[in-house]
Amino acid sequence: MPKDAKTSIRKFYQTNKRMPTYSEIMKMLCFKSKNAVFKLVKKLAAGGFLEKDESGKLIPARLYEQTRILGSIQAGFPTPAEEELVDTISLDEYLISNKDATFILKVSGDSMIDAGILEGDLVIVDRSITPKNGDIVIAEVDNDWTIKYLVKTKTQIYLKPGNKLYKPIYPENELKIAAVVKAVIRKY
Amino acid sequence: MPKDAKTSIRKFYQTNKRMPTYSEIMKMLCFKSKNAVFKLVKKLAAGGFLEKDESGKLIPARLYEQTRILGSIQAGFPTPAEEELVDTISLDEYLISNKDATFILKVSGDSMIDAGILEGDLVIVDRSITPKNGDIVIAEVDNDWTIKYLVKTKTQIYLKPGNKLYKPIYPENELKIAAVVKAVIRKY
DNA sequence: ATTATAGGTGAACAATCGTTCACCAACAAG
DNA sequence: CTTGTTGGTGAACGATTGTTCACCTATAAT
Repeated sequence: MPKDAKTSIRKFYQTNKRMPTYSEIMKMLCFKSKNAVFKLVKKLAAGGFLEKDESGKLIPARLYEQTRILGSIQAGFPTPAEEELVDTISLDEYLISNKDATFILKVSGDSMIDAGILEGDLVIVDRSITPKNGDIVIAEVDNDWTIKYLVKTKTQIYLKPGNKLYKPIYPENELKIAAVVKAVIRKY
Repeated sequence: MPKDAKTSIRKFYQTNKRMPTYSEIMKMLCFKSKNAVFKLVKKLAAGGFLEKDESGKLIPARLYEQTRILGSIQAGFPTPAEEELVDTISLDEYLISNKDATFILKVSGDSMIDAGILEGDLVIVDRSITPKNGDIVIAEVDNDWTIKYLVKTKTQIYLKPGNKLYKPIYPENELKIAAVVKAVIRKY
């Protein structure tokens, strides 16, 4: 008896990191004819669950690497079965625009807790962005790297901690800003 | 003249969401023989940049959907060129374990600011986890959904806001907990 | 001058690819 | 009973797959 097609294909993609071939789908769904797969794929593609290449190869349509996003939960949670109408995103795509200039680093210290950035959080930083006033930046101060607000006034540039216990840092000579913080992620 | 192989292949994967075929690599690198690709792939695979299937198909090795992670930036930022030795992760894989039970929703209100969860943040929640004492949960209170700490004592269960201005919520009858917060992400 | 070695061409290989055809059983609608 | 429709089998198709072989340069080392 064939297992559920969608979840089987999704699981294949998740483990093999590529879409299965028609023969492979045939085997994993216990079909005995490739044509059965051909017709099944046609249906799934019409339903938007799959997409095909110009050469016929399968490519992952949404909801593969993606996670369902809920605008508001007022209406209650959808069950995993009725997973159709909600929007989905890929976290990587959502958070990272310029991949080559993007790094992740772990926050140490509590100098930004008022900005909701705690010790142990991961920050996604972009080195290709020119920092603006108010941006949270990674800067070098006294041969040490810290995360602070960047404040640009007409007369000067300085770093402001997101913690009232700490004082702003006014650079003596040069202020080296390494990257701009684009996102914060915290895992429990 | 052939362009740089690595970036070309990566770009192909990024746009087509699958690895190129030998012939396709041949065309995009302006080779005239598939064997040239065969040898090139062999080298890249030995260098760890590529991986091959048991059937010879290319599968994306790390650093495709992935982002470089820096344990500490004390040593300074690496340049995009010397991107070898650093560790990399995929944010989706890192943050989401049980994909079918995972949802993303946007935080409204300031009841968790002391926990570093601000209004507008996205929280990644898992519906398949049984909530423990101290977990941050999504719960239904008075036909409304809120995000709070869950406190379990021997005698009772209640919800504690992560904001000193608000009081704990003691459920009158039943306490409906919809999901456990696994991660928080914030984009600037 | 000779010898490797790395990197490319060009042709051939069996295997597998996606696709198409004819055919069949089950089932529901008329 | 007939008539579609749906979902499957089985065989065949040309095209493309990854791979291998022999051969051809360059450039560098001995």
